[in-house]
Amino acid sequence: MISQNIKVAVDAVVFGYVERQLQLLLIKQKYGSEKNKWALPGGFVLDHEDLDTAVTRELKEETGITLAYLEQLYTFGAVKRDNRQRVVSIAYLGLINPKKFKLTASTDALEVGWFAIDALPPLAFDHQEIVAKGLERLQNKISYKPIGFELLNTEFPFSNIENLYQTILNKPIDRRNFRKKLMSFGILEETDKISKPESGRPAKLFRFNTKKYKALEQKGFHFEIKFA
Amino acid sequence: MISQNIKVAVDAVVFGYVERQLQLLLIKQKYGSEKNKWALPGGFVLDHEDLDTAVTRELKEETGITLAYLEQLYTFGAVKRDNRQRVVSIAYLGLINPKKFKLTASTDALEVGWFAIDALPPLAFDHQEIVAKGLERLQNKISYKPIGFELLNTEFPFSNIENLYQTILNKPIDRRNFRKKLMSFGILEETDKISKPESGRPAKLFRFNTKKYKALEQKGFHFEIKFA
DNA sequence: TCAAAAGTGTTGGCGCTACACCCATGT
DNA sequence: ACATGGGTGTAGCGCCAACACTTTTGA
Repeated sequence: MISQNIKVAVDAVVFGYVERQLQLLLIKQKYGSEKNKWALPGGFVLDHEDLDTAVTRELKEETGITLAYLEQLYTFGAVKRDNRQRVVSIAYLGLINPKKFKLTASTDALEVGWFAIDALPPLAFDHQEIVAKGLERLQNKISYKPIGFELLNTEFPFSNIENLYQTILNKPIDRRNFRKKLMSFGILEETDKISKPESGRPAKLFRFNTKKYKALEQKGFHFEIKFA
Repeated sequence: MISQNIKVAVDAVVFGYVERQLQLLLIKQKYGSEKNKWALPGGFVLDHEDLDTAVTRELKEETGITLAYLEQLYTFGAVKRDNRQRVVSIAYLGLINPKKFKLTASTDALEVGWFAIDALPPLAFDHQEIVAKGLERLQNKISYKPIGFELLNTEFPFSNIENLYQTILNKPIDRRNFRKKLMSFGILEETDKISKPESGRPAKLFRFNTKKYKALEQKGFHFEIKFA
């Protein structure tokens, strides 16, 4: 067999959504040439573990988080992306509701944190590029698959989804049309609960209809939201 | 640095279109446990070469072909996908007009060939799965990006495109509606030439308007072809 | 004159966009 | 009473689906 000196790693672009902001999960590098820079959670794949197992494991180890949604994003393999050693990294896209987990820095005592997507610190390696790809994918995907609910509480006022879409797509949407369309899919169920907002009128809380949700995941959605 | 014993390879799912058939480019394995089975062209990445360079090189070496279109498809990394050794393979999707190249088996004297997509021989490793993923991607992509022209001659009768779409999407389309829609994008230019068919009425030949084509590549298309 | 494929328009319906005011609550 | 966000209906238009006959050529 040929000799080859390339390492295989995984990295995770994990998005969260809190207070009308799209957030990204980062850890602070403790070792290496990029010490003290923030980076995507991730690491080397073990010889006997599948790729998605590797991401899941690394995330758990480094941040304490277990994802609600995970898909393969893209593989980054440019020769010069890490200058110590050739590393090919399979990037994954993950979604999680940050409120559902407490961040716990790993035993290596790295720092872990959520950062607003439009105020990221400088990132290690080519992680900037990976994040860009992840964001692009998220924006596309949310327009044709009912993901994005993974980012919210299980019961939420309608305005949460509305704002989530506006935030992720980064454009204003027409509230009435959006609501009509989304409701027409039948994936939202009213609960009998009511939110108690800080100000303004209380809102009904909604929950997912998981059956319809699964069905839609197959068939595909379609949103092409208008400017206001 | 950690010790890790994983090899990195690339594989190419290359589609061609000839005589109303979607074809796949395969090579016959000469060595290894899967000797004499057909497989996707591909091979190990060199330490100092980028991933896409690697695919391009392997394709050239193994088949003599240089692609008109190439994009990263998906990375396959299951532990057990190759039982000799752990191999992570980054699969690429390629399109080419088979008429534009003569297949030349490599110096290792492998066999090379085009196979109709619905009559593939048994494939080595998990290549069946990779092909499935490639086909799925092609079917999606062709509905929202003006790819697919890479598969045709530079000048072609309209019916070529029409058939290509039917073949790839594997469903009948409404000829009138399809033509209207496609023409409305302005990416096809009439030439003054006329095809000389084996039978039936001669047809005008078309060519691409490369400018519009580039523009569309950005904005995205939209086809959602109906059953007849 | 027949077979084979090319070429071509219209209509109806559906879904999307555009758009603005009232309601329920807390302060 | 005011501020804050929640909740709601309609009309017009554009786009898409459905649909079939005529034309050109070669045999």
